[in-house]
Amino acid sequence: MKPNDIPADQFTAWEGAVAFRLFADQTDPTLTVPEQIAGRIGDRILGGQMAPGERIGEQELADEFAVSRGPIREALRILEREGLVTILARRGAVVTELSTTELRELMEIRGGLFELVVRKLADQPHPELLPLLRAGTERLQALATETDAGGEYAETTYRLLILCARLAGNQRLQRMLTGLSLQTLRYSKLGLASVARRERSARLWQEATDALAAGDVDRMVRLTRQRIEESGDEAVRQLQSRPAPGSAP
Amino acid sequence: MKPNDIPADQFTAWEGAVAFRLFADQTDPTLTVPEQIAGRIGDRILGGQMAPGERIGEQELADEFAVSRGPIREALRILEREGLVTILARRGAVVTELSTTELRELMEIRGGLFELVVRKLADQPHPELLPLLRAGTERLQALATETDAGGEYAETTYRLLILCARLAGNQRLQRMLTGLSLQTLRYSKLGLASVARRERSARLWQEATDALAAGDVDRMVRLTRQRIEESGDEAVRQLQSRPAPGSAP
DNA sequence: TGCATTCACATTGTTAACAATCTGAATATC
DNA sequence: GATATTCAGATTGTTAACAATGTGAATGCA
Repeated sequence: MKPNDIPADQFTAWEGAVAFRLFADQTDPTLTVPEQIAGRIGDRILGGQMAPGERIGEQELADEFAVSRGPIREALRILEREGLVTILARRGAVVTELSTTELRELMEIRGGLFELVVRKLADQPHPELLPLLRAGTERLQALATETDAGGEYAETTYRLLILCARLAGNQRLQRMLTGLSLQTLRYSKLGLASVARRERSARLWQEATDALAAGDVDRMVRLTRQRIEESGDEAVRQLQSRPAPGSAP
Repeated sequence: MKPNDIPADQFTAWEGAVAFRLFADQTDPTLTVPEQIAGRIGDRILGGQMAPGERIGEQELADEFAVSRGPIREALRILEREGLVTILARRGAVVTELSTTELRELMEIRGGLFELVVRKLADQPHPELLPLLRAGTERLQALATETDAGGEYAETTYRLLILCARLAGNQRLQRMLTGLSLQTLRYSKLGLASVARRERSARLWQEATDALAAGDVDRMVRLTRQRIEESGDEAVRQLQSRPAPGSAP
């Protein structure tokens, strides 16, 4: 069973609900070999072990994973679909490197889809949502002031986002939002590197949660839109100053 | 050059602007062999020559296109990414068949993304938008009352949608909306089979265009949301009565 | 008859060799 | 000295054979 398919009502606490891997569970025996390989390469890309723009040689990976180039090619196609790898015809694969324009575009779409999630959650409230948001924002607030927690903070907001999407009850929407968030995650970390930005983000999460508790959907939508917009802008700004995200510990 | 990359300002009239293929241009020499093959298979699926749920044998296609199974597998992966083909591990590929739930989910996402397009268009109006919408809705109105024009009507709304997305100036958003619309196109045709439904749809397009011309964004958003919702509901209803869309001329 | 089992066949998954293409350094030309 | 050309090496694209897996009909049993 893929981590994304874990039914929401199986979890009651934040600690349990976030216990799924960023990418695919590579030990899942139902996954095909290319899927498992794609998961492992994906984790490397998301973890910064492979820098954006870096070339990916088929033979090199084939040797490493002890398979022929066929399954590697399938794995690269899977990663291309996820947006983590870019395949250039007859010139091989590279780790996807987003331009500021592309990052801005993705952030905009992500914001639009999350707005849809929020409106759905407001329409059909899920009993687990509020406790989950409370526990999540608490965790975010703790991470906000910790030094060097940009990566973990960004991953926590990612997990929180996915959990919200799951509770909204539209699987395709959840999958699309997951995919978009994974594509932007490396860059989001850049925008959340400073304590000030994290504190600002955590406060907006907090206020949005309060708005939901108070039943003020429009306010929650507004706060969420603002948070994603600000995070996106900051990520774009950081990307413009530094050339690429990767290579962070 | 793929059809989606045609710059908008190259066209001034509706007739020119819609002159792109539904799927990929298979004669484009810059496309790889698998991409060309994917385009041809995709056209068959969209055209109803291959029914939802139909099995797709690799060898059969390999013989037909005079290549080995390798490029066919790549083509099927491409079509899987587009959502037109579903690949079941070790059990082969089938033409994607949407359940009513999945169709509803896709329609909902499509509506949310198009709303984003509308808001962007309202923020930064494009000089070509209004003439394009006027010409498009005119064409829709003509097609609404024609008999057996469900397919052509649906394709026209698809093209109109893509043109709007293009003018909104977010390429990724345009690509996602294109992909989603292609996935739902076969089913949209079902929902637009009756003259009454087409007339209703055309009127909502018309009113939304008028709202845009009057600068009433909220009204346009509301009308658009309603149109997509109604079309989606009708497609779902038709899908529930008839089992599958394909096999239409 | 209804259901589980077996087994041959068809199909997908993988491999390794070969063909086509790209890259970049060395060379040639202006 | 700067730009164009050539060519060898590396890399991707394709093929056909082989291995692993799934399917469904025929068989056996209750």
